[in-house]
Amino acid sequence: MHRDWFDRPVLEVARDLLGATVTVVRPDGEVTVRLTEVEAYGGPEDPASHAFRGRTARNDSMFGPGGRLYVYRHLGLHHCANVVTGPPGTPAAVLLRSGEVVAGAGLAAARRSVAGVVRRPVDLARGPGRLAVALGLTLADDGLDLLGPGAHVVLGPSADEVLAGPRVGVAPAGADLAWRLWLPGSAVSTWRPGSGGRRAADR
DNA sequence: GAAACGATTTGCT
DNA sequence: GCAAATCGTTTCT
Repeated sequence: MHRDWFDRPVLEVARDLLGATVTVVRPDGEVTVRLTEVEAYGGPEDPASHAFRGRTARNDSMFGPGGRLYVYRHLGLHHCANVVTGPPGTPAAVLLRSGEVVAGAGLAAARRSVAGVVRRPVDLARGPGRLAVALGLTLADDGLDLLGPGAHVVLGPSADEVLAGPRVGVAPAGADLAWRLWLPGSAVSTWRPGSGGRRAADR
């Protein structure tokens, strides 16, 4: 894996990340997740992107070099992790929405067991917030280099089939782009907007 | 300086 | 199935 790999159109990187594994190394162990669902976010031209209104303290990582993490806190409750793409100065990132824990499941389960509820392994990293917890990512990991010692990405076999659909939870302005990608038959996040669930796995 | 708003999850009805 | 939780960042007065 080379830095240049991330220096491509964000949608391309997003597609190639499906099926790849992400490993985060922590003092208490390592957790590896195989990505099954991602979302691409562009820069100023993408109304749904955090970078739409320019560079701020929060999205600063998006403007940095590719191959790093952009982590932010959402709703004061949980974290969402992104993989930054493009050269410095070009804000774009791939939101990691769902994955399957393939190594370090015990540790991931421990991190999620704060509620005392043991769930099916497949649910360990299904959903953006859960994925971040499973990997042990917090705001402190914003800017973490995936090409460094703390974390790394390993490509999986090229996906036979990739499905695409509108992104989740974004304003209508950016909903027309089919930039949410996922692997068929995998752990995909079930999006339940407070009012009325839809989209469980819209083909 | 103050108010509004989320790239969601969980729990209760 | 539906509504609440919860806080940093952004935006407005």
